[in-house]
Amino acid sequence: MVMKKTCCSHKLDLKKAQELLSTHQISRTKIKTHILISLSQSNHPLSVLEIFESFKKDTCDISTVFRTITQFKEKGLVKEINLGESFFRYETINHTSDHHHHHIRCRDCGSIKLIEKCDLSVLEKMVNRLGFKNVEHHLEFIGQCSECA
Amino acid sequence: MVMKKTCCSHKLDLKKAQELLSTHQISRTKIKTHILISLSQSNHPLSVLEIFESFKKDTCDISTVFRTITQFKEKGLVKEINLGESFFRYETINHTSDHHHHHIRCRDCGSIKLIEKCDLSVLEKMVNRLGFKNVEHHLEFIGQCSECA
DNA sequence: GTGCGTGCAAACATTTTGCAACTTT
DNA sequence: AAAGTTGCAAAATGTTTGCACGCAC
Repeated sequence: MVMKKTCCSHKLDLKKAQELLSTHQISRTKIKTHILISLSQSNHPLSVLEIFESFKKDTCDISTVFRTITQFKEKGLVKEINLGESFFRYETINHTSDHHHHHIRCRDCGSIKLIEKCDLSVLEKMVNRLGFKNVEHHLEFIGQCSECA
Repeated sequence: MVMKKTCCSHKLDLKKAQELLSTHQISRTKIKTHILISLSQSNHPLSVLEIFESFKKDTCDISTVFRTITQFKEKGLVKEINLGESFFRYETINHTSDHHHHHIRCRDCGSIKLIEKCDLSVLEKMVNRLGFKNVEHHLEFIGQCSECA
């Protein structure tokens, strides 16, 4: 059987998650490890509330999730994603093998899919002409998936 | 002197704003007219708070601004814009002369500029292949403007 | 042991809702 | 007169902060 490599298959186990925390100079606590593993194992970006709910018998305050996500963002471990909701979502960044991608979210059921290629050369030239530097683009699609349409 | 036509030059006066409300079956109150004119005259999408603050001596409750914006959205008068902030922004849609465009916001000073062209044919093909229908894309850039860089 | 991490409670920011009074049609 | 609009107060939702205690290094 051939494993099809998908965009979000950089799933971390306990050991790899702890290594990743160390290389980013983040302390290897139970909670931080759990959050990092959850994010890496999800096939769509998670909201803070979804991360919070992934703690079952182990408890964790939601303010701790916010603080951890803020730290992960600052250290470059996660990327903040906006899909036109009233909150942000987060996904892990794997610097060795991730490639730039986008998402598409169904406006009816909320399911999220990945879009793995991006040709924005024309737009990027225009952005440069405006004098902007260090530009990131956030391109998100919203529509109706095959089940909902 | 030659007037340069810009993307957001569909500025409404009192009479045109009231006509637009009527054609969208929205009652022509002082507040709704004021909000529509403010949005149309701004050269960047406005937040609810910014709209609220545009009422000077005339008072208006912020909940009324939220309700009005919701109605304008439902009736297709305004478009909701997300620029990676903790709230949405809104801009008027002029069905006769507006064209599709994007925005770029400076991550340092918050200034917003328009990007008027968009070639996303490649991405749109991919979206179709995923089985999505009625797809909109929201493409926003974030970077540092010439003053801040 | 020191400094960072965490839970709890409170505060803050943004948005929504119920209701009574008022305005538009 | 009927239907929709508004202000006010309260609540809901999402996020941040201060502080005291606890854990990682």
